[in-house]
Amino acid sequence: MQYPSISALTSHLGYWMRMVSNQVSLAFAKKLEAKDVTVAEWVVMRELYDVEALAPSRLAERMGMTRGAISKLADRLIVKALIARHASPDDGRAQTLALTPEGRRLVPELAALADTNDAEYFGHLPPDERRMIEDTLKAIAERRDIRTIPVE
Amino acid sequence: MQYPSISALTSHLGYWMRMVSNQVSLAFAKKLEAKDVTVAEWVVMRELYDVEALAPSRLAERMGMTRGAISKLADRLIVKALIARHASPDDGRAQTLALTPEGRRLVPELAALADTNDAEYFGHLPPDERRMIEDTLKAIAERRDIRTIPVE
DNA sequence: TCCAGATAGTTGACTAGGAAACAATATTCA
DNA sequence: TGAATATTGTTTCCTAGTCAACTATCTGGA
Repeated sequence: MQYPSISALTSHLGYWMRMVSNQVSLAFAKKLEAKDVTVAEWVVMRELYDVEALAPSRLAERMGMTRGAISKLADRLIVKALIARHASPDDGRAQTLALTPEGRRLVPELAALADTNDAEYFGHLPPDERRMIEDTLKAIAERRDIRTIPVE
Repeated sequence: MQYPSISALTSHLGYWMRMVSNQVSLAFAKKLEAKDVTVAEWVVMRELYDVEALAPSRLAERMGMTRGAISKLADRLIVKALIARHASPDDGRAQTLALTPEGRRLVPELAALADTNDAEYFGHLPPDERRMIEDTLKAIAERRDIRTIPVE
């Protein structure tokens, strides 16, 4: 052979995982688009749904994004009136983000889209197969100490 | 409960897959960075390695990117002298992209990084478990007619 | 007490992509 | 043959991130 023989892209498990994962994300993004929400915006809203209020810097940590990105992301959600910024009473530097009533009303609708999307790609898997894959993925996340909510 | 109860982000298989897949990609991107190459650039180079020459529009199809994106991506690779553009002899509109000798020399090095990266995340899996997951992912790709090489 | 450093959030410059308009060339078919 | 249409690649404008510098505020120790 003229040139060194090297492994195919398709020989990596990461290739197939990325291929499927990208399409799952893309399909979800398209569903969210109908509600004029991006995936990153959805994650912020879903996080705020459980907690009443959260500091932007905490969101940045949880989502593995920079504080700068969260700052702009919050701006966009505020323009859409889905969240609100509040000054922290005890720390002049700090803020808190919270869903507006409108935003809170929207979250269950978006959650339904997430459920549908996941079912479209994985709903047909036999329960034990699905569980095995989920356990394996969780174990890898644990092993590599991955904690950030996947966004991009 | 005060607000409607909705599914957790973590209840979706897509969540765990994205979490792992993002980290695999990110870790690979960091390895490539040491060679001053991006993941998209790597995919282009790997595609060109097997074929001698390829039209940008074919690359765009295979990678699921726009022709505009490929045009800019090619510009960057040309500046780095890793690929070259050639006019098509039989069609005045068309071009062809090909690795330079320098680019071709680099590909096996990058392929080694890809192998290492995949092994870091998946190398510890028992062979049958790995095979089962790979088969499942391929089946989903088949089922949903996914054909584009994952890049972003 | 007060100042040096740490922390919270914002901003501006930059990057890589998409969408759509565009120019150049090819093709089709009346 | 020649005009309408299709195709190839480029370009412009836009978006959503990063990075790093910046402002404002807080805190801990001499």
